[in-house]
Amino acid sequence: MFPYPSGRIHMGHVRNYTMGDVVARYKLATGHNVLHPMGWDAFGMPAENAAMASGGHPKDWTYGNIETMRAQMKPLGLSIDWSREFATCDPEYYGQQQALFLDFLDKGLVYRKNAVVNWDPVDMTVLANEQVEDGRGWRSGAEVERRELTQWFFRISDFAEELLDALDTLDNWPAKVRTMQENWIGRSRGLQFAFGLNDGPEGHDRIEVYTTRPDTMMGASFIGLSPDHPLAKTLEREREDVAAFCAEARRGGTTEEALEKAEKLGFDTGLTARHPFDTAWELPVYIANFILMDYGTGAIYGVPAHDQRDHGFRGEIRPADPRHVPAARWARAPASCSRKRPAYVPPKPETVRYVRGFAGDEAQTGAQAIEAAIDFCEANGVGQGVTKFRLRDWGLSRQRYWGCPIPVVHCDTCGVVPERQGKPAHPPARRCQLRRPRQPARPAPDMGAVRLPALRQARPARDRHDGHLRGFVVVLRPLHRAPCRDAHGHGRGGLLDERRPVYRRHRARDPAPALFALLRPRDADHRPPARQGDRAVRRALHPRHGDARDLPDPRREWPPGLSPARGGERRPPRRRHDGGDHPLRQDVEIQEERGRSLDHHRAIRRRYRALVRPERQPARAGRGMDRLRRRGRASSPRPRLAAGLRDRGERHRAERPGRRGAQLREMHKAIDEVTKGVDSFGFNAAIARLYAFTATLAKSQAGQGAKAEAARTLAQLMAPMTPHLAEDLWARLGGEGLIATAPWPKADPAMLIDETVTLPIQINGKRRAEIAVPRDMAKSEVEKIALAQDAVQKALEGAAPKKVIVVPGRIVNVVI
RNA sequence: GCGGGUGUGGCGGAAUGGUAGACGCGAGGGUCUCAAACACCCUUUCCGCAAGGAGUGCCGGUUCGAGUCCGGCCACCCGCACCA
Repeated sequence: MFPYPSGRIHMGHVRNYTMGDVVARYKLATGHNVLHPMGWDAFGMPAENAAMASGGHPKDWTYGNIETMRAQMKPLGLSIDWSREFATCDPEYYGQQQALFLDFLDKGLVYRKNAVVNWDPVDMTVLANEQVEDGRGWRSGAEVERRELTQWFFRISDFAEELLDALDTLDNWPAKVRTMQENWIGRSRGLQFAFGLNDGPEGHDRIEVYTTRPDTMMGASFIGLSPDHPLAKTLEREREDVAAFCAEARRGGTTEEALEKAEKLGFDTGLTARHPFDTAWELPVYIANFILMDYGTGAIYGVPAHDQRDHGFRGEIRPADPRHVPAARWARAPASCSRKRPAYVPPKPETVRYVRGFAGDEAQTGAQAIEAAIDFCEANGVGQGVTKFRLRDWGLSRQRYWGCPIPVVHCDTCGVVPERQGKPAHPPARRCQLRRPRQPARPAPDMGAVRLPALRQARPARDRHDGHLRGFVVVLRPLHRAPCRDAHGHGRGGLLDERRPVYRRHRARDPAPALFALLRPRDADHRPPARQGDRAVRRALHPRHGDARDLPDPRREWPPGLSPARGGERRPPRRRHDGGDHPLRQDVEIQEERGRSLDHHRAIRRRYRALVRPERQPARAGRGMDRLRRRGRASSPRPRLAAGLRDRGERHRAERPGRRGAQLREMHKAIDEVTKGVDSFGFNAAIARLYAFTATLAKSQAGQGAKAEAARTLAQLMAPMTPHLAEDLWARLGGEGLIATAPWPKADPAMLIDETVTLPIQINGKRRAEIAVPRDMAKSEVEKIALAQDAVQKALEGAAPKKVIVVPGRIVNVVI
């Protein structure tokens, strides 16, 4: 997910892009084709607001921020292919977004309709439901009004089922996101049927209702209508008392607090409805303020015996039939109707037994009972089982200036005409002065190449796309230059807007199997595209974005505390400028660092922190540079390694084969474990293993040959996580080219096995001793040695153990 | 109310059913120094001088063995919500 160019990089960005970079670098090293793109989610209201405040153009603010943020990101050494960088407000980019829109329009996937929308009177725009919090606009905080406007919609609800089912295949998505999407899509299974209406106004002889609990149908005691229900509206026109009530009911605040406190208001219309299973059974028809037109049919039947809300509304009404279960006991609804409030559920084998005998004839409960009820009703010609979704079509139109224009023209004679052309449709004016939202002083956008019989009657659409549509193009756009049919990619980003993936899944059908990975593009023949040129790779991969030729001398370029020079040569002590022979105080030295390379220093530190303690806020301020410097040093395995490589004369000593073997085994274990760590996104564990490897290397008694090999391996293992340090180390060790392009080391399975193993000895499951034995020693031998241990003998007190479990290579447990 | 997630030292966090607390941070002690800084070494779950004992939110179960699996609770966080 691309960042919004707010103007500054924060730790969340660092974390996100660092982790992605580790994966990108690792995948490259393991021979994958990696496309690591970067873009900016650049349309949006902050730019517009800034432009209004300053009198400038939103574009200037946006591109200025991008500039700043890019400069802040570059020191992090992300292996991003910056040559593909873009911003969503680039005409080149949103032109493609518009092309997509027109494709969707062609296929009938977007359409226009009148709709009641949430209108933010301050920002003067329509808001999606999820952009309204507590009845107020999420940005302006102004109370949202309801207005009826003609809007563009995305036909997403047609795909609800598919989107929901596909969730099951997204094993690598966080459970949290999956359940959020599940709730958002909101599938429910129920029965839709009608009550006959007695003496209704013309055109109204029945009331359609939808229920997820058809098994409670015989508990119905009233019918309720939304104030926006067609019948209610008809009555409203005809009767003053109804009109007064509906006005009252609609007025109820939309804030959460208001909803909570709002009384359940009902108005008895005096009309009656006939129960489908007994036409003599009449139910009163109410209009009530708690019934939503948006869901189901806008009409319900109330069952006080089984539904808390209905009970609260008309609790005094007794079930219409004395044989109905009394409302004495509430329990959890069966799993199948998980979204329902508690309703009466019979204890185990007992079932709701209603007069007509269709529900719970036998011991059916939960979903079974509901399906049985649906079957019964269908068989008797009462309604039909339907599956409904909460997911609504998604309103796309936004009344903004700084957004992607909807690429159509409104013409008085031809109606809505798509602008199909090679270039972006009516881009936002280059020069404009925003005084109010959506009111540029010079709105007249270029009409482009639209050919209409009467061009003068035509007006370009003024609506802009909602931002969510941008995210979709984000998936496809970076692949543009390497056309692909099968992008196997993964997004990473915050979960703040967990619904974005729903929309993205909808539009791309197959987005991202895991919410954190790589793009693996293929061309039309499903072959990987040609690799990026070496130079481009190098440019992208070198942490300082230089060509390898330009590699500066690390000794001069690196902060003193991190300079690999410390490994081989001691830095001469610095002298005071005044010629005295005390070494400089540290803070003076730090001052010197600040000017030149602190950016890298800080970047290294931040990368590291993002991987090791991802949740933690940046180090608390207060102790200044001294602390940062200390940490910078402590945070890298390299200084310790350098110490270990110091020439202490070992190279002149005959190498001892045993030590070499031990060193190599250690190395292969490190390869194995770091690989596993990176593979499973366990970056902190991988780094932990690197520390351990570094420590053993520093202490190693092996000869220079084995140590040098281990050091090169170390550099490679470090490279995805700490590329700055790794490249330096690599260069110091005489490695060829950039380590970033070197293949990932492979662990030799044979080297992972120790000849002797240390086995813990447990007594009754508690560790009491340990023994070192050859790895392949027979179980009986191991048992003998284990029993001979002092601790075991002491615990046994001369008795024989009840049982001895020997797990070869793992553990011995003595049961007493 | 419904749904989901998470509970492990002072902190971030490790542990295919097999030595709980890797690694890091912080803290304490030490070496070096006139003194600092840097660096290095040691200690750091709790109780205990020690031997030893207890310990992964709580209660129970399965197992030779449970942080891990099962059942029941509790707490916190997140999301949804007059959704019929």
